[in-house]
Amino acid sequence: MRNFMRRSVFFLPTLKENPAEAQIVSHRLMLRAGMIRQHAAGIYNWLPLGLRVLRKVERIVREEQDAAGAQEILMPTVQSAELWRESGRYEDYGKEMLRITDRHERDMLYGPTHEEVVTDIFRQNIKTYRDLPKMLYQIHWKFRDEVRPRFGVMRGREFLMKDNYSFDLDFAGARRSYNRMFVAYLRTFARLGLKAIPMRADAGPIGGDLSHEFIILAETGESGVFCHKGLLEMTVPSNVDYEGDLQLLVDEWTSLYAATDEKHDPGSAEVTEIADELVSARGIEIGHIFYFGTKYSKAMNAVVTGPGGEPVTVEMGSYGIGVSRLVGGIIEASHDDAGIIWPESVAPFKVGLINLKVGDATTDRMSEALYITLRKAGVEVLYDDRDERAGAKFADMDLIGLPWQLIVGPKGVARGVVELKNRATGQREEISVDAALSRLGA
RNA sequence: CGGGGUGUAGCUCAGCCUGGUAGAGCGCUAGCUUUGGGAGCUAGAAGCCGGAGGUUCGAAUCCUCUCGCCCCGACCA
Repeated sequence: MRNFMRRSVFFLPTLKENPAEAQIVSHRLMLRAGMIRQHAAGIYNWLPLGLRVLRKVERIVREEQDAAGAQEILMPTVQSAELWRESGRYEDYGKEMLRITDRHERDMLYGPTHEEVVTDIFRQNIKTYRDLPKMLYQIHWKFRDEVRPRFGVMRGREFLMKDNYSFDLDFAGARRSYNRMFVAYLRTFARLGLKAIPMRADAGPIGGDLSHEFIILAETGESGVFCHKGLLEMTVPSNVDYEGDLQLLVDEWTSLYAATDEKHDPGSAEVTEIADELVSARGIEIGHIFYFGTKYSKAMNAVVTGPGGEPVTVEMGSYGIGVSRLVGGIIEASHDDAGIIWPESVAPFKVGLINLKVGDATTDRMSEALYITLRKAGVEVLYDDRDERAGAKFADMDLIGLPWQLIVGPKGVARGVVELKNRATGQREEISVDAALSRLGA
C-alpha cells in the first residue's frame, strides 16, 4: 500500500507565521498550508497539496466542458508571431505579451491567449458547414506579463486557464454555443462550491449582449459589483439537456440586474427601481464568456462552404475560466481564522486522520487500522502519524482545511470511540469506529 | 508605467540614525521531561546583512548605481 498519504512522508511544508510577501488571505493561506511557493513575481511552484486541489478543479471544469459538447485539444504555449501578425494583434497586444526570439531570430511569443492558433487549426481542417458547430477547448498555462502581479495565484503572470472557442455558421448558432457555455459555467461553479453570478460585461466594439463575466463575491475582490439580491438565492439545475433550448434558463439568470462597477449606472431607472434589493459588494472574476463574431475568422480567413455552396465566414466566441485563480478564489470564499475550509468537491483529501498519541500501542493500532480501511475503501485520507503534540496537529489540520478530521486519542479508544470533526461547522462528535467509517463512506 | 516601501538564519523581525566585523523568537538537529489546541529545559547547526562600486584604518550601518520583492494607482482570466 502506498504510504505517501502519511503526514510523515507527504511533502507538506506548513508555516506557523504569515510570510511578509502575502497580503490577502488566500495567498497567505496557500503559502502557510504548503500549497504553493513563489518562484518569481506572479509565478508559482505548486506543491503536492496545492496541485491536488488544482487537479480537482481542473477535472470538474473538464467534465462540464465535455458534458456541454466541447472537445479537448492542447495547443502550444510558445507560438509563432506570424499568426498574430495576420490577426493584427502582434502590434496591438503591447507589453503584456512576452516576446521571445529563437536561435534563428524568428519572432515567437509565450501565448497569452489562443484565438489565433485555434482559428488556424479550424481553417486548416474544417471546410464545410456540415462540420459545424464545433467547440474546442484546452486547459493550459498562459503567460501575461502583467505590470503588477499580486494576490498570489489570483493575479499571477503565469496561470492555468480553460479556454474554449466556438465556431458556428451564423449568429443563431453562435448564440446557442454561447448559451451552452453560460449554463456549463453555472454548473461548473456550483460544483466547485461557489456562488457565481453572471454579470453583463463590456462587449467592446462588437456590441450586443453576448458577454458575461462570472463573479464570486468576496471582500477582497478586485472590482466593485452590484446585483439584485435575488441572484444570490438562485439555484442551478442539476440536469441539463445541452441539445435542448437553453435560452429560457439563460434568460432567467440574466433577467435580474447584475453589473460590475464599470458597467454599473447608479442613476439608471433600472437601478433606482430595485434600490431596496440592490446588493453592493466586491467580486472576483473567475470566468468570462464572449461572443466576438467574425473578428478573427475574417482576418484569418476561416471560411466554410455553406449549404448553398457559398463561402461563409464563421462566427466565433471564446470562453475562459481561470483555473489557477479559482483555487485562490475558493479560499477567499471559504476560510476562517484557523485556515482554509475546502468544499468537499475540491478538497485535497476528504479526511484528515489524527493519531493523537503516536507511540501508544492502542492508538497506533486503531489509527493504522482506520487509515488502511479508509484507503481500501477509496476514501482520500491524509494520516497525521507524526510524533507531534496534539495542538500542533489540530492547528495544522485546521489550516489545510480538509472537510473531516478523524481524531484518535487514547481516552476515546479505551471506550471504543473516535472523534469526528466537521471543519466547516466546527462540530465534533464522539462516535463508534464503525459509525465513523460509514459516515466517511468506508 | 507613475508614487511609496522593503531586502539581515528556513519563517517573522531587531541591529542601521550615532561605522568597530551579527542577534532574538519560531522552525531545524540531539538528549531528558512532557503529551486533547502550535510544550519546558539543556546542548547544537545554521547568515559573502540582495549585488556591484565608492568613502574609511575599519561598512549590515554612510554615499552611488543596480537587481529582487511588496503596497497604492492606471490595465487584466
